Amino acid sequence: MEDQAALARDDHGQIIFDVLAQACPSRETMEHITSRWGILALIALSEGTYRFNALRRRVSGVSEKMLAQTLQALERDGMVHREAQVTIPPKVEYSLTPLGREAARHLYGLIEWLEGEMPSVMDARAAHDRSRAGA
Amino acid sequence: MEDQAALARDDHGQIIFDVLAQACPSRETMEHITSRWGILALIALSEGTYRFNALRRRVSGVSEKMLAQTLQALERDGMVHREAQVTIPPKVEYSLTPLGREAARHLYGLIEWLEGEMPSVMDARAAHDRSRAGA
DNA sequence: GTTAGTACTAACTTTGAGAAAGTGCCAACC
DNA sequence: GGTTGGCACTTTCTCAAAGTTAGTACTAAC
Repeated sequence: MEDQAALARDDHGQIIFDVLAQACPSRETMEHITSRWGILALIALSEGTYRFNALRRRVSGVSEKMLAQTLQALERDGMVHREAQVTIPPKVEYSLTPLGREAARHLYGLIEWLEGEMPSVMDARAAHDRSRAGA
Repeated sequence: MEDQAALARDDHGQIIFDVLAQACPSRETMEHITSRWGILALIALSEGTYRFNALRRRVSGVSEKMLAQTLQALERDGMVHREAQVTIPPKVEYSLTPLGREAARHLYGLIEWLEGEMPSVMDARAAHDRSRAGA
């Protein structure tokens, strides 16, 4: 309640979302989708539906705990859909919602660009380290 | 799809960059630009040149330590340009490189989209919390 | 009957984020 | 003329996350 009072609002009482503002709820969601594992989970799920452990293998390096935590946050934010069959052994399928697909599309653009520019980044790093070592 | 200890390379010996691969150097850079303060620093700097403390005020909530750390990583990756005058008091100006401007452009697209979709996110959260409370 | 797989959670350890204070110097204020 | 504040950081310390390991309750395959 106090948090809401702190949020910036327009003439019609609607919240003005601004990631540069400390109290804005968009910061939290931004962190969910741009966190280390958030990005990778969204990108992997943009390839299609995955079961929990299949997704874990696709996103190489993620621990079970972090993947579960990440997926729960993304599910709550309406980015990821979770469908569980309470059979034995359990079967849980994860997929993107329309919102999640949009997020993944933006992230994919960033990733494609970065992967293409990585040689420039590596060059910049080498140059930086050289000038540091010389000084 | 197995974990790769070494970097993947193509027929010409060039590195194939892939964020989904654990050992890929692109993951590190990705984390620099999509980290909590990395995103916000890039977005703020896309507005123009800032001095250290002015940038710190613009990116509300960031500590001096984290801003310095973030800027150093982005400078090494060739995203941010640092120009220091060794006067007293010191004057250090930060700005984006062409690479950084491209990164900021991608991030800006994501932010604009997210800020616009935040009402949907808030709704999804409320619905999620309701169904949890009921169960 | 041992091993592996399913989708997790709980307990524990390690890492890194964030807060606070230090640095060395100057300008303005009372 | 002593205090406060600003500049651009760095250092130290603390605590909350991240990451690791083990456990669950059961089945299917070897």
